[in-house]
Amino acid sequence: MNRMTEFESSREDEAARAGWLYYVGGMTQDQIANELGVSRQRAQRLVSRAVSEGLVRVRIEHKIGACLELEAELVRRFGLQTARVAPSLGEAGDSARATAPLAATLLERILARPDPQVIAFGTGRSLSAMVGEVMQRPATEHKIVSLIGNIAPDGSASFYDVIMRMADKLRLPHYPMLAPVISETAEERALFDHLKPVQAVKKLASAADATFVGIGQMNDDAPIYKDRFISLEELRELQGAGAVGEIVGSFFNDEGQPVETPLTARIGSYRIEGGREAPIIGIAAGTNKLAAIRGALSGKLVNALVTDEPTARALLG
Amino acid sequence: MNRMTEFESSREDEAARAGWLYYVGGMTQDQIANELGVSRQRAQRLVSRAVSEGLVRVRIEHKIGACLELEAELVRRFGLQTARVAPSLGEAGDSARATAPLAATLLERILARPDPQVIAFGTGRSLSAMVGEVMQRPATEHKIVSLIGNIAPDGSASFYDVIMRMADKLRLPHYPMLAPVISETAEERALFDHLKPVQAVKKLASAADATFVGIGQMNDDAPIYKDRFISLEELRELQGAGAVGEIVGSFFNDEGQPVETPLTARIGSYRIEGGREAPIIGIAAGTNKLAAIRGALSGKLVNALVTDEPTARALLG
DNA sequence: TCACTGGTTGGGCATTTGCTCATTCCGTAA
DNA sequence: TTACGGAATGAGCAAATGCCCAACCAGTGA
Repeated sequence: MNRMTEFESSREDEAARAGWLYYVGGMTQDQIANELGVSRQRAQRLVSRAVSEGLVRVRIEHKIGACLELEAELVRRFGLQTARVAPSLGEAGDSARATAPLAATLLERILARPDPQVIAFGTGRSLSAMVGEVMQRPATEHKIVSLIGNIAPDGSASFYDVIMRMADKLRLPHYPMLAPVISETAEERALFDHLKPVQAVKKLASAADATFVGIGQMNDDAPIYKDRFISLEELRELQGAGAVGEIVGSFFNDEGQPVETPLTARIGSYRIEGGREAPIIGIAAGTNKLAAIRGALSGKLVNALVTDEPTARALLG
Repeated sequence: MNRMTEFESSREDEAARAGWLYYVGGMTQDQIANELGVSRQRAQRLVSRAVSEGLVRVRIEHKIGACLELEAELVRRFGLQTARVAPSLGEAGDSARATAPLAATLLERILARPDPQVIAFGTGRSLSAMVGEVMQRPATEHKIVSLIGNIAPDGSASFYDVIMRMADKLRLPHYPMLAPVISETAEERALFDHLKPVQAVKKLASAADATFVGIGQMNDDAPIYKDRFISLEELRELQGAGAVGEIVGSFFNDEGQPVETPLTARIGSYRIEGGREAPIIGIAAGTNKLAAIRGALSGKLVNALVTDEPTARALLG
């Protein structure tokens, strides 16, 4: 095991060194191969590995004017604390990829605070992408808390295990939610609710200094349905009750008002209450999420938004 | 003028957008050209401009093991607060380029402190390169102070105008040293010394929360000579008196003890005193600077060092 | 008006890079 | 020992990139 670790680390070392020579030193892969005494292909593989393992971090140090204006307008129109608008990555672009670096910067700002912070996280693709973009910071006494379990009814863990990866990356103590996203029955949910660890996590979450959540849409490609947390019937029921969006397991209609169905009594997530002082940062982009984002903004379920250019235009247009 | 600014900014916008699409979006330059509706060549130029104008920032998020060990050993051996060792960029590599990102990270840590900081800067190529690597931060109430003027005897300003560029980049109030580096006579120097602004700057400098300085070598390619601040005779005189290095205009021998010649009475820089609590960070790399760095470390003229791998090895070897 | 300077543009081409594929290497199990 | 699966390796090639050049454009001063 120890050997394994050493081996891995020396391999990462090599990749990092290749990445350094390539990106900082501006050398060609041939030169790097020469410098490190390996073949050209190996140099190329090392560089590409350095990129894919996230050892190389690229950031754009310039606020594009158009995006700045959109941000200001979003803040004004929806009474937000903060808005971040990522430049469009084009038609085919992946919006989670676009928002991730901006969201990561917001998170880093929180992490940089000198006094211990409690930071709460939801789940979702956008959050997951954000994790990859966060740069490692010297850990202080912060705590990170999960707002929702990630065990699906079939017992499988969700792909987007935000909190574990985040905790691992930042070496921070973390408090996962020890409950299934959706219990079998309302009774079972109540049972979990009274568990001490769950209580403790909810208490932490309610006092979080910052909260990061994704905003899920409730049309037919709803993530919560696609990831098999709920069935098609349950989705239809929610849609019928007017649900247009979802934030950590709480459904809301186009005015941001809570939507209740028999299902909602079985959901094991912490419900964030609106109107908090501390930032509640929603991360969501894509035209298919428009209705959900509009609802969340109307109901002031979030007080900060990270989105992308086309989505911002659509929200304001 | 205003038009000019707008024009420039929209051009930068375009470059930033191209850089964003290329590096964050992972698109090819052809796709970018298509997306922005410009020719392929223009897209390529925009991307390359984004890089050269520093709009794109690349950083390696991995401490290479070998460098870490060197850092620890430097700290131990020379009783430093901090040491940073950049991986080598190879024989032909530019050492200022290598140290710059690391130095910038140290500076950023200071800048991130919540309470107002006073940060003092020397001059030199290493410091100059560092400026380019600093990412823009939301300005707080920090102040930046120059430890030395940058006017050569012939009236020309030095190339490496660290403090102006830094102030410009970070939008921080700055306090340049309003005096020539080297006055004609000791009397002239005393005159400048008594000027109120000079006094004020020195007072600030003496209370600086952090100080960044380059370490200049005193062999025949001494920067202070190459940049025409002193004549060959003066250089020879200093060498004869045992000077092996220079920090913001103060010369020292191989034990770090001050070296005085008639020249030194004419130098208009603030002399940093050793043994301070606040970090005094020396940035220097390259085998031709070895003697200078050794001297500075012996005399504890700095309490933190940023250097590169071969230099660190040589210092410890 | 005209020549000239400084900068921008797109075409063409050499270099660099990313990727696929067949091969080899290594550890494991039969 | 041999067969086998998975990872690493290097060759070769197509795509992508960077750079040079000739043409062009706008502003400037004679």
